[in-house]
Amino acid sequence: MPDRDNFPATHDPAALAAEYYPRWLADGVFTAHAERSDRSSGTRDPFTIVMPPPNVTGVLHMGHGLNNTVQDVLVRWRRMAGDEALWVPGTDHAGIATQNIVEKQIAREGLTRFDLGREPFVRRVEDWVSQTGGQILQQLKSLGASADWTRTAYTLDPELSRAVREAFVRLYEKGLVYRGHRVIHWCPRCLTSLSDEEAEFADETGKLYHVRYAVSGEPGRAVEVATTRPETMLGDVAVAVNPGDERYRDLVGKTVVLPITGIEIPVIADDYTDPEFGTGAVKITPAHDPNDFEVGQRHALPMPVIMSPEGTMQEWADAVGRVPESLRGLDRFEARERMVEMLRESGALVKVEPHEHAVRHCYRCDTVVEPRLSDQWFVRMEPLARPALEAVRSGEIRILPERWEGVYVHWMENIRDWNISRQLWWGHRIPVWYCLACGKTSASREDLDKCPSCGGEVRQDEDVLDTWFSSWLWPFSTLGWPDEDAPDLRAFYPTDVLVTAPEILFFWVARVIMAGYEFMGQKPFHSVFLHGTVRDTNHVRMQKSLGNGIDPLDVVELFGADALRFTVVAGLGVGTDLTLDPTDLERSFSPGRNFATKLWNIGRFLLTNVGSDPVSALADIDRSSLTRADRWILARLDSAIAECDAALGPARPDGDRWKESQLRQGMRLNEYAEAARSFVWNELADWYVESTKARMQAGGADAEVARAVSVHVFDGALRLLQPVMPFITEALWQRLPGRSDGESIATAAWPRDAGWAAEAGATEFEGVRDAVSVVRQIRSDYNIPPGSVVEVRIVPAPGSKFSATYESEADLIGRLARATVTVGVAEAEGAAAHAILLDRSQLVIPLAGVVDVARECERLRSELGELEQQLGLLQARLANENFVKRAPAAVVEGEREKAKEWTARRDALASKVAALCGA
RNA sequence: GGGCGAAUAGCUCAGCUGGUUAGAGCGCCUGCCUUACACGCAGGAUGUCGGGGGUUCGAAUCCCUCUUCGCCCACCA
Repeated sequence: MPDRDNFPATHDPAALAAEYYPRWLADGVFTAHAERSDRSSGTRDPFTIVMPPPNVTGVLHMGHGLNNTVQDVLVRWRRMAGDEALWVPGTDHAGIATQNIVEKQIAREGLTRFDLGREPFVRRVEDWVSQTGGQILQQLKSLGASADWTRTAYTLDPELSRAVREAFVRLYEKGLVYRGHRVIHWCPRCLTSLSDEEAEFADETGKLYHVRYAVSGEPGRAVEVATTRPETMLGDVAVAVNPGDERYRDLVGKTVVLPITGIEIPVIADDYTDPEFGTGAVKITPAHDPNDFEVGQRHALPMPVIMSPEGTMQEWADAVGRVPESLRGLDRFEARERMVEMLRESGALVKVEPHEHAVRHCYRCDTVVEPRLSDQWFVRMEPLARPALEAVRSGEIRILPERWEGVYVHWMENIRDWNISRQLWWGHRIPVWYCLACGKTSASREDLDKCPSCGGEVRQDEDVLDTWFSSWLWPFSTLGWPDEDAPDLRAFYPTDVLVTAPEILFFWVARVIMAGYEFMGQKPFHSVFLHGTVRDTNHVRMQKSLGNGIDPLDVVELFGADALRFTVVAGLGVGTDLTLDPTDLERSFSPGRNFATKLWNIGRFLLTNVGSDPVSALADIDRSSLTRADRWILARLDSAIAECDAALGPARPDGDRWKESQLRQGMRLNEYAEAARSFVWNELADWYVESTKARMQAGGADAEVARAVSVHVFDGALRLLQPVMPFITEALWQRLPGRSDGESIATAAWPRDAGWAAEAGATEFEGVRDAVSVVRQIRSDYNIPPGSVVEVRIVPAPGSKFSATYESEADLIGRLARATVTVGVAEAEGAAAHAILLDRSQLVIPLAGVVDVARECERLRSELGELEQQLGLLQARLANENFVKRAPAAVVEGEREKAKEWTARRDALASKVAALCGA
């Protein structure tokens, strides 16, 4: 085996990645087979995760690293557990984001997209995407992602574009997609409308301007209104007061004069106005405020648009005579300053005060969003939300951590229609054609060249669909939908888990669930796992633009993918953020780096000792030949397996929905990582491997037993760690004796609890560990120099479970504790000895000549005092009737056991103190 | 303005439905190049579990309240 001959002293992550990743690909390790799913012709449970598609031109950041590591751990775990595991990778065309990048590029050439024209511009974007696109997926490979790259999808693929059209047309035909004329969020920089979710709130301190509108024909009388956006005054068409407001009752029906322009507008009564707030009078600008729009509709008011799409002051739709010459063409914020100046000069400005409010910004470019009246396509969401809401309420879909479930439910209950049209060129063009002859609007799965009703000339809608309108179909569009019989769709839908960040719960997760029910008639997955955000040590979200980011590829280069993965998984509690220090990668990633190195060294040593000769299968070993250490480590492995299983699973609900008892179980990857780590490091390496050194060296039958157990246990440990550390585990696993070519640990069986804990003597090795620890402690306490050997005598008590067998462990204890150990000396040593009780047997360390007796007495007395205090508390508790009556029997019993043990320990300690130190 | 979450060792965090003397990693202290590993080994120190009140035989864990952070949602001009 070439692997075994080549065993570098230090592990080289880059070399492992270069060796194994291509091999995995070549061997099809990550490729799922539809026919093996039990929903097709096979027998395996499918386990599917669809990767939240990163932006096609995106660059990997730590958030992706975290997100994909979590998914990979789950997929690798299930693949080993025997599922037909499929992880579908892919990218999103990211309409606004990608178009923005290319627009910036051509801006450097002094051009806009309009200079290029639609077709050339789209080609230009396609060029850019084909150059840089998908590099993020390549970067994921260096993290070890075991995605099925043969199924890589892209939202603009012809197949997925077909799905998008199908979805749109179906909704259109059901009347769930409609054309709406209303105030939407408009980004004056991106020149497109945005959905509610894409217009993000940011708290800002603005100003509230109070302005007087003179009442027509009543000199001296005026109505005072307040506004944060005085420039929108130019679009005012009314002043609204509450119908019950006495102050203004007589004004309703009269008109007031808009300052600056002198236009007369009516005073109307509408419940929208809160008489308690401000002056109780509100200016109404229907084209530039969603609430005012509603008011305008109720009162059939005109709706002049006083800004251009770019956000400069213009007499746009229905606004003739409204924008003064001096303001035209000015940016809205500049115009605001100018307006205030003009108002001040005219005496209409009453006062200006600071005002805290939330302002919406474009989620892609952070420009302040302008509410603007326009025609857009909307999806009627309420009917779609109903089953999606019910799914979570009934436990068909669970959302972890639990608290996000409430957020989801609240959003779903108050869902608003979704603006899906974008005034962009990059994306799926809306499949709607307008007939120039008869005016008919047609939505169509196929491109139309003439009107289906009159045969007249048609023109396709200019807009494209929101990016999220393609990604909400992702769990089934990537599997072949709308072809209902697509093998992948049948084999792998519904998928299992969706792993993503809470930020996109509404953008994506909620919509994916709605789409799943609407188009597939069933849930898209049974679990949503929302992991935390990657933050720096100041708890600021990591972002390239903030300069506090960590490039995962740097980390991979420095410490390896395994180290990155382990660190990330171990550091991520359910529902907590991952904090890393971008200024100190060494420290941030030390948990993974240290453990990766440790694991490599364990492997190197253990496998070198074991050698390459064939090793007996554990099943062929006579159980009576197993040492106490063997039994112990086998039981510990079982326990580690059980802990890992409990932390990760269950992989899926038992039936259609989650039972209450399992609803919150599993997905605790940090516990899984910790369980595996502590087993490998603190038990396997620190104790078992140490304990086998002499046995291996001695050779003979016992060496064979030690080899067999070592190999078995290490194999199990590697398997447990494979999901989180795929490279090192593969490299070490390949070097196990008896490995044949073509196997990969990635497809080896997940270990199972073999019941060793129930085997006789499974915990007896604890006695050896205690003995060693005690001696080490004494060495350290008394500064016994490393070179000198301590004498230890074990005095077994009749009936002690260790009494018969300490002899066989004497050498081992001596070696681990650097002592000479003898067994069976009949009597305790009396005064100058340190004796410790181990299950009624005594461990006696003669202290004469080694130890300062006075100091030892002091130490023992304080130890005794502490023990007595604790014991007192314990006995008081046991004497408490209420405790004995009310606490569970097992707890009481446990406390009694403990009291017995402590009492014995106390007595032993007390007699020792008496003997050593006198009264 | 509503809703939710967090506060545990110097740092980052575990501690799941209340029940051993509250744990881990990193850092720190002491001693070690012990024939796999100094990215290591052995030993060790450090916590009025944010403050206050309550429920309970028993509270880091449950309830109330206060303080400080964070997140989500929201049409008060």
